[in-house]
Amino acid sequence: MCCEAQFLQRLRERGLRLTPQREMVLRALHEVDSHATAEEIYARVSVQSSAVDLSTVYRTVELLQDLRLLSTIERADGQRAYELIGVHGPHHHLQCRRCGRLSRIEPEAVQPLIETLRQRYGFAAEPDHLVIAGLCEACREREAQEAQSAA
Amino acid sequence: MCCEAQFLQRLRERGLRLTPQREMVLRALHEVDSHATAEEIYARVSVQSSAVDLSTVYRTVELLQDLRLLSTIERADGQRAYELIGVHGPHHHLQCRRCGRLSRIEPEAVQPLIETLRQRYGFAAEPDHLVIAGLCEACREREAQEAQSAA
DNA sequence: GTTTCTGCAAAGCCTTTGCAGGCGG
DNA sequence: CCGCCTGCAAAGGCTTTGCAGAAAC
Repeated sequence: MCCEAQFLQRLRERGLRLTPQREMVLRALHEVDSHATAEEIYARVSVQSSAVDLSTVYRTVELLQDLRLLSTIERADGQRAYELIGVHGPHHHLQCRRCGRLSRIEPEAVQPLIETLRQRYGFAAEPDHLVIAGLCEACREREAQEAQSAA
Repeated sequence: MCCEAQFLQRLRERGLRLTPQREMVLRALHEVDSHATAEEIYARVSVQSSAVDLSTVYRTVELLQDLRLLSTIERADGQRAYELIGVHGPHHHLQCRRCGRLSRIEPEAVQPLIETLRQRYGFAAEPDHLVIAGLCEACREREAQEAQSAA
């Protein structure tokens, strides 16, 4: 588990401690395929041990964010969800405004934009992960059909 | 006020009504330079008339979103803020991860990315407004200096 | 041994909702 | 007039916080 070592190191640098709870939260985040809410992490951790509190999940998530190991996303339904940076490698997301589905895209797609921003605005973009709204292919077809049948 | 006419039209289409409260919220959003939170809109509206409730602000904001006249952003401090689409024209934002400042960029900068996404993923991106994290020029220099003096 | 961390419970904050009366069309 | 909107107040959901005991180092 690549991130555990990194986690441990960054904790040590700051004089912080590695606890079983923190390990479990980290593992849960690692297992989840996509983003997970605090509740989802909590549920997953609870299976292993009933001795972890929701507040600890929140505290650990905040810690991971400070350590730049975690990124946050706002889901279509407004729920906050978390994802480890670096598990799937850096990446970005497309979010369908109709079905709400998130899909992952390669960072290369965004690289030219980053270049442009640096040149034109002097801005060093570090999109841990960008969330781009739009219509996915399936929903686009659905909307096209609806428009037809409505006409 | 370009958006008021559009607002009225879309309200009518749905059999909804134009009330003084809705006008005031719209005006407040129009006057604000950047994004405004519900509280900020409320404060601004309260100056004109003490007879507007916070819940009405929330309801109006939600309505404007349904009507696709308003977009939401999550500020660096986690606060939700709102901005009319089309007042400043379509645009995107750069958000500095250090000072939190938002700056506006032209949509053209993002156009090539939208093309790429369509071609490679069949995704019809409609970024009302994208928020791209990174370091602004000033903070980048500051960090560089700090790194130097630390060494 | 210290200092950090945790669980528990309670508070806090922002946002939403129910309801009776008001008002736009 | 009808049905949408509003203010008020209260509920709601998620997140944070205070505290005393437990645990890492």
